[in-house]
Amino acid sequence: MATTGFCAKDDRDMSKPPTRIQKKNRAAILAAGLDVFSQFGFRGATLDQIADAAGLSKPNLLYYFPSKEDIHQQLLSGLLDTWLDPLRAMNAQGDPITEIIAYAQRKLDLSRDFPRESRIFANEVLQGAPRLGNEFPDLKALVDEKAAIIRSWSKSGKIAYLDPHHLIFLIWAQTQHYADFDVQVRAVLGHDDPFPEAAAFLDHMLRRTLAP
Amino acid sequence: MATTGFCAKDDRDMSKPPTRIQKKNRAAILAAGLDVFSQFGFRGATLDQIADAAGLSKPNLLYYFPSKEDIHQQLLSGLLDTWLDPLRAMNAQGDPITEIIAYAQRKLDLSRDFPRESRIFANEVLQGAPRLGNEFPDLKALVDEKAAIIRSWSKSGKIAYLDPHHLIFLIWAQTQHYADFDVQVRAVLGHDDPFPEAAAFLDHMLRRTLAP
DNA sequence: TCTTGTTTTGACCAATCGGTCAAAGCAACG
DNA sequence: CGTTGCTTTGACCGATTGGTCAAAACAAGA
Repeated sequence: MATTGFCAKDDRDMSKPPTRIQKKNRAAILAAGLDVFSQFGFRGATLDQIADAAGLSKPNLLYYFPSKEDIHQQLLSGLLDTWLDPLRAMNAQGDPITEIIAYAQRKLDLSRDFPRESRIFANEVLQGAPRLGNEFPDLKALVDEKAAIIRSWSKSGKIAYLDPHHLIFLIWAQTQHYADFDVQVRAVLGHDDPFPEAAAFLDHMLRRTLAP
Repeated sequence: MATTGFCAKDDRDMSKPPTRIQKKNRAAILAAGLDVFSQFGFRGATLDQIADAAGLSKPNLLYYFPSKEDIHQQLLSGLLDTWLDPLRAMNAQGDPITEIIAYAQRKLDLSRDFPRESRIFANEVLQGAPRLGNEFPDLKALVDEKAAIIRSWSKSGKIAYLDPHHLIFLIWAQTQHYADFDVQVRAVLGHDDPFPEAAAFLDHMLRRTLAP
C-alpha cells in the first residue's frame, strides 16, 4: 500500500516535507477551523462552514485532514501549550508579587490577542472536556508545582497567606472572562476596548490581595 | 380554527389552566432540556436526546413545545432573572463591604446549586448571545445602576477606589468559573467539592481588594 | 512532448437532523 | 355505555450532516 508521499491519515511526520501549497492550505484550514469552532463549538460547527471559510471545497478539505475531529484535535493540542506558557514562565527566584502580577498580565494579553483560541478552549471545558480530559494530569502537575512555589512565598511572608490553587483559578477566571464573555462585557461597558481598564483593575486587585 | 384548549403554539397563557399531566410533562421537558443544552449547547443538542431524557417520544415532545428553539428560549428567559437577582438585592443603604461580599457569596451559591443553568448561559454568551442579545440593554441598565452605587461608596471613602464595572466582572468571572469550568477545577484540585474553599478565598480576596 | 505524482472536484452515500401528520390510545364525564 | 377532547405515537419528509470515490485538472521534471 504505497501511500501517496503526502498522507494526511497516519504518517504525518515522515515521508516528504510538505510542499508550499500543502503548508498554505493546511494553515488556511486551521485558521478557518479556529473561526468556526470558536463560534459554534465542535458539534455546532460544520465541515461546509469550515471549507467555505478556508476557500476550499469540502472534499478538498478532507484531503488535507482525515476528519472534522482531527482538525479540532489539532487546534486543541497546539492550544493548551500556548495557554500554559505564561504560567510556566512564573519564576520561583523572582519577586513574588511581580511574578504573579506579570503572569496575570501575560494571561490577559492572551485573552486580548487570541480570543478565539480562548473560546475554543472554553467551549471544550464547558462540555466536560471530552477531547481534552487526558491532558488534565499534565495540567494538574504544572499547577501543583506552581502552587507549591506560591505557598512557599506565603510561608516566607512575602505575600499574604491564601490558597494558591484558588489564586490561580482567580487569574484564569478573570482574564479569560474578557475573551469568553466578550459580547457581554462590551454590551455592559458600552464601549469597545475593555483591556486597558481590565489590566489596571487586575493589577490593583492582585496587589491588594497579595500584600502580606 | 378552534384551538384544542391547550395550545403550545401561540396562546400560552389564556384558554384553560394546564392540567396535571401537562404541568408534569412540560417540567420534565424543561428539565431534560436543561441537562442536554447545558452539556452540548444549542446546536449540539438534539430533540431526540431531549425527548429521551424526558422519557417522551419526539412527536410528543413537539406536542408540548412548538420547536427546539422554543424550549431553549423558555429556559434562557427564566434564567437571566434568577441570575441577576443577587445583584438586584444589593442594597445601597447597607454596609458597602458586607453588601458586595454578600452579593458575591450569593452568586457563588448559584454556581454551586445551579451549574447547568450557568453553563447554558455561558454557552450562549460564548457564541455571541444570538438568542439573548436583546436582553443586554436591561442588563446594562441594572449593572450601571449598581455600578453607580459602588462608585458612590468609593467616593465617600467606604471602600477603595476602583472601577465598579470591572469589580462586577470580577465577581461574575470568579463565581461562574466554578460552575462553567467545573471539570477543570476538580481535575486540578484532585478532590470533589471546591466550594467551601472557594467561598473563603472569595471573601478574603474581596475584603482586601475593597478595603479603603 | 510525455509521464508521474499532487491537487481538486462533482456526484454520491448512509445517517441524522428538526419537524409534520393522520390515526390510534386514553381519561373523564354524561 | 358512548362521546368528547386531551395525549401519544409510528411512519414519514425534506434538508443537512460527516465522509467517500473515481475521475478530472494541474504542476513539474525528463
